[in-house]
Amino acid sequence: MKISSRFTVAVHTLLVIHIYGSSQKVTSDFIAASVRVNPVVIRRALLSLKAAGMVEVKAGSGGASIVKPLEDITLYDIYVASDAAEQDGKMFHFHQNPNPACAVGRNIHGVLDGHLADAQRAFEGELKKVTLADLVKDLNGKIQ
Amino acid sequence: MKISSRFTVAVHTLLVIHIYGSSQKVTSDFIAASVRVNPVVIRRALLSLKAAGMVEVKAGSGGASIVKPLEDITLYDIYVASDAAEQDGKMFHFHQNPNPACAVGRNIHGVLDGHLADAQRAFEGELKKVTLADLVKDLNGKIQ
DNA sequence: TTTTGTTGTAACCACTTAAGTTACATCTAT
DNA sequence: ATAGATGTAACTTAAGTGGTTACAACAAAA
Repeated sequence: MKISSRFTVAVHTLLVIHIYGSSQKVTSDFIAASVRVNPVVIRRALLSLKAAGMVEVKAGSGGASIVKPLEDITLYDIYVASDAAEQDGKMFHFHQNPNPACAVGRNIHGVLDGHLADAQRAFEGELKKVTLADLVKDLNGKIQ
Repeated sequence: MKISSRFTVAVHTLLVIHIYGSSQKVTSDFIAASVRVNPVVIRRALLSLKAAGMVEVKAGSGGASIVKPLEDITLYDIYVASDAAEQDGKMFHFHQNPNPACAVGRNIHGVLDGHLADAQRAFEGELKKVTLADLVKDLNGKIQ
């Protein structure tokens, strides 16, 4: 199944905070207007990013800011922080009770698990290659 | 969210057909006993694998067999055939209406899409590296 | 030709997750 | 105090997954 849009929403949110944060107060309503989702969705995203130590949100007065160097935040970090990754850390859903009385059922995990882990590692490795600093640089280039 | 167990069920199914097919008729009930799921789940898997040209199923009399060289069937092929992959081919769910009036909303796709595609390509690339022949070899080693 | 076993398929159900929405208590700064 | 914002609960809708029952169609064997 598809990876939740919580991930791309979280990336979008961080970019908005960075681009507009220096010139104005960035509220969940403001971010929601750029992402075009309900403000509550943004607040939930901010709660996750805050828990991951990436942003700070001023309760009451309002406004979010990034509190970690952009080059220290990878897409993978955001992927995990946004709860788009699996809780148990495994992308594949394995049928859980293969029959141990069958030669195949007894060995299917031993035969398959390594390859599945390889695929997941390759996927996550790509996300780890890209930092928010890269995205900002690219974005600024496009804005000019 | 997790990748459907339809994928690992399909792999398991193919291995059972190969290992036991030479000595007996392999029915959906037989496969279901090894995978330990409802026989209808196996029949659905066989329908998908049949549509992908990997297996042949005898209606009426029963029994499935593999009709494609094992080294020509990759995990990726099974992943796609089993309907565990996305219909539109994209792993990521992108929020669909970023605001074009916002510098970030207008450019978020341009900035992110390439990286998301890279991650997906790396993931699928790993699955393409492994063939059913590899799994069978490994499995036979473990059975001995 | 009847019987038997199997497949193909429809029709459900239960469960989970995603995402949107409303509502409101709480908080902070003015 | 007031105004604006956040944190959070509650509810809804929709979709997807996986399990299950049921049965018509079919093919081979008795």
